[in-house]
Amino acid sequence: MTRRSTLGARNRGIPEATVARLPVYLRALHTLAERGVVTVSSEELAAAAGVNSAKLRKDLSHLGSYGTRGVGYEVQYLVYQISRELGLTQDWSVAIVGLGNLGRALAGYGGFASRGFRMSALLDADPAIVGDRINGLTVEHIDKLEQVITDCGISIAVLAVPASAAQAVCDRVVASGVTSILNFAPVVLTVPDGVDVRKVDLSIELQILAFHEQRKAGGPGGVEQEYLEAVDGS
Amino acid sequence: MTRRSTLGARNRGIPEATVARLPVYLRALHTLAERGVVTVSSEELAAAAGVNSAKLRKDLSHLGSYGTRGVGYEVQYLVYQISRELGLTQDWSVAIVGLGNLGRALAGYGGFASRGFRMSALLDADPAIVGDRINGLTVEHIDKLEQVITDCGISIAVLAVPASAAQAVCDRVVASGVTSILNFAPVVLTVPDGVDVRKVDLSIELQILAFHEQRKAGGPGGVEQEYLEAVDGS
DNA sequence: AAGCCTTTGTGAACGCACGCACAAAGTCGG
DNA sequence: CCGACTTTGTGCGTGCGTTCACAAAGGCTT
Repeated sequence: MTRRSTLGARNRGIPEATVARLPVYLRALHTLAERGVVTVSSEELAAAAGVNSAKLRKDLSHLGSYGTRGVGYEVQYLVYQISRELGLTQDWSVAIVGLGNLGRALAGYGGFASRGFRMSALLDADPAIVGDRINGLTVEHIDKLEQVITDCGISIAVLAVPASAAQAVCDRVVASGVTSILNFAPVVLTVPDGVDVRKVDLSIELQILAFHEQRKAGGPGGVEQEYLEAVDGS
Repeated sequence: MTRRSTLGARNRGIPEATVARLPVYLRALHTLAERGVVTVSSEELAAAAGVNSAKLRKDLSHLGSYGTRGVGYEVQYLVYQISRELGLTQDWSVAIVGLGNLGRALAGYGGFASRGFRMSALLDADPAIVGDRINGLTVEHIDKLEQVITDCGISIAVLAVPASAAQAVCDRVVASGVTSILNFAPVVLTVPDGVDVRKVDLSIELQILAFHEQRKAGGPGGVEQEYLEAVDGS
């Protein structure tokens, strides 16, 4: 049941690039707040967030007009406005599926709880892992996936399962009502319309670094002949 | 009449957006190769990688003209060309600094070794962790950072340390000769020109999902009054 | 050998995002 | 109360990235 809200004064069409930066601003603002800073200019906040100040102002202007000319932005107020826009003023129940090394790291990551994300369910298929207690939660068997997700009203799932199992698990969580997925498995997931998937691929990041690293060292090493050697040697 | 310029067939200015997708294509190609597929069309490969086929072709055209019209691309050959462009035909020594939950997960991640990345050094400041053996490597004390990085010829470092320590560790690895950094700490790192930093922030991804999730549910919950309640309650 | 069919590689149009630069708007000192 | 100063919010030009659509190019069949 998708209820379309009326087009109010606030522009609901926030650019994706802006959305991706709001969490960065939010973190910078929290750091400033801890230091007791009350107001901050776009210049200062932009420096703290590592972006251009004009970009910061334009990003914030998409949320509304929350600054004071000649002064800047009130830190606490801006924190609240960004949090609300991102949906962090409400609690989100999150399930983690797959509790290998990575899943455990995610389950114990403090950065989630402090931002309105509550780990509500941990699920795994391995009998050796089921029953473990991690961060005060017991790992359930994946057979209970549908039940747990429904009971806890979970709409966000984190997948830290092997690549071979990812699509199957994805299908199951979607069928259970999950509409947002954070995928750590190195596969392209197929999902129905209306379901969001974000992918984090650790090895891709390293490969991008390697590309630039190679450039600094003077471009791709050899030319054509290397390929023949490479396939020959196998 | 699009005669290639004197710059040679290969264009060295590959767009950043393309570079970011090459690893995705590479993974799809590996999957196809395992299945014994010999040639693949841009349409098929694009579907496997989850992108538009025109985009795929344009991306590949930046590397050179490696397809055959009417047939497609030879899988093995394309794997080699992309690997070479990304710099994966050589081995890269990588150091991981910080071996908490996340660092351990990264050290044990199989996706690295299979792509030319060799974990050469594990470093941590915690005496309780130093000396542990992870994946056949012993965790060294961070005091040896400079020595280890120099000796192993490490140019890529992965930072999985607490936010409070990140900048200091960053400065040290850079001073030791590292020119590429993969940062998992939730801070904006400052580095000299010529050093590349890529940031992976787990909580940011969840926040972006929350934003879209909230939209599906019907836009930001309340308006002005909520803020007053929120600050009042502190 | 010739024509048909498939698929690549790319010119061109479009849309988004970035950053400059400035007017509008508000503060603060006198 | 006024004028100078500071900082926001944004119009606009520019450049990058995406997508469409098609001519060129190669294989395959007859």
